Amino acid sequence: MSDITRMATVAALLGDPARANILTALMDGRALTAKELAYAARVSPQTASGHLARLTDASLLAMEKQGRHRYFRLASPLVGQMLESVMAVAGPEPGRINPWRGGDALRTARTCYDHLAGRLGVALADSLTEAGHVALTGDGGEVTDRGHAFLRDFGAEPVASKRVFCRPCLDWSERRPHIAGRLGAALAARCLELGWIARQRDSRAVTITPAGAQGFAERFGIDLAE
Amino acid sequence: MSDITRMATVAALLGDPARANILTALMDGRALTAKELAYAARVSPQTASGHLARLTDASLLAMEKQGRHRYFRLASPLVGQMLESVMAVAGPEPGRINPWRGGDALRTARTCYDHLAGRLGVALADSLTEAGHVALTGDGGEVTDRGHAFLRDFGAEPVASKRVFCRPCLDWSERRPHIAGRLGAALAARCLELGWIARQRDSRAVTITPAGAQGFAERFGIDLAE
DNA sequence: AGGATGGTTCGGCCGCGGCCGAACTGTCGC
DNA sequence: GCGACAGTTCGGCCGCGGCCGAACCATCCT
Repeated sequence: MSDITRMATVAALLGDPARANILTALMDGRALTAKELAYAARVSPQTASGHLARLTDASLLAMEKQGRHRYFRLASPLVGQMLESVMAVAGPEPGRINPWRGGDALRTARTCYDHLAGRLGVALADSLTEAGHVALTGDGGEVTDRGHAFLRDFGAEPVASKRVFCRPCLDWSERRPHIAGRLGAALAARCLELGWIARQRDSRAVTITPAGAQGFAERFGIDLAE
Repeated sequence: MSDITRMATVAALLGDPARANILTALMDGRALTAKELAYAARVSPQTASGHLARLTDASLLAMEKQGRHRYFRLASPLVGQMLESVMAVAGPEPGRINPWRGGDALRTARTCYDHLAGRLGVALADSLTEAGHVALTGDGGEVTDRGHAFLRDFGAEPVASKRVFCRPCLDWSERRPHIAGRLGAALAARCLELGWIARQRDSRAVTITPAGAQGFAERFGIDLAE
């Protein structure tokens, strides 16, 4: 297969509207599930599954299994550059604004199911780890005695459930772990309860309130303004 | 039509092997005829014509009529950048060399049918014009009396024919006119006869011999080494 | 004028590939 | 165990589009 044939193969992958929607939805570097991408592309989950398999086979996307979900992201920055260069040729309309609401807001703080992710989620995990309250290993996590006391004091009491208590969850924008499981959910719920964070409508982005900025700094030594 | 749909449309145009061959054949900035592009793409002239029409409609190619030929070239450098970025994603093979034999040789000097083009052809036209030997207008050209004497002295006597005697021909790499017609053919033939230039096999590129370098400098004040 | 050549248009064939319904696998949570 | 949900695979439908033969138009050359 010649270079030109390979180029045509890649270009043909971008040439389908559904796949183009999938790729552009991932252009901000996030990783999304197959279902989210199916919705973004306005096709059924089966159809999206086929497209995602082809894009992954061609190494345009990278896939990582996470429980019963499969997260897809652009395989490399080169892919994003390619998309932008095609956009540059295709888009004669000047002054177009970023179509993704929120922009960097998602990278700063967002929900991952019921727990916190983004820079805030990772910083929270770092803080608890450094303080010796939790210990995150490769695929599990534990809370120390001091940690239990700290969490009780903070007001984050995980509900009783068979669900895993504390688990590291790879953060897709930061590429470092944040805290999932019941503990992660309890932390997020308590932050919401305290008014430190606020959810946004129709978005996974989370805003940090002034009270939250102060609270995260005092309790956890977190300052995201840097 | 949304931005993403437009991007998909453009990408789909690159996604066909025949069109991909056409576009890559034009990546060095030259302008080629429909037939040459059909050959490059290994498809019939009718098929190539259809592809070329679509590429031109989408403003990926620019077309210019030249007699009974139609020359196609990339519509803008953006298109070339796009092709390269797609190549970058598609081509995992490192260290690939430029597939176009000759490289810059074509831009320096080449034949355009039976006359000279490229930097040499344009320089020749400039020299003759500045010396008052020929006068090139928008779509025609004339040779002055002094010009006729000069050409006779040089040994470039156009053969008798109904073919147009002197005509400016837009040079595709220099974007400026060179001399075509019987006069252009006679000049090229004489330069070849004098051993100033040499044709290359299977290429439109022409090499300037040491004798040619000296001759062009002395007779025409041309120095392409700059 | 007549012939040669470059290029396009038309018509029809055919196959690739996108799409979805249905059924299946795997994971989670109770 | 069960039900719910994410995701994939399979099968079949269907239409878009690439391809070429043939005819047609335009330009050049003699």
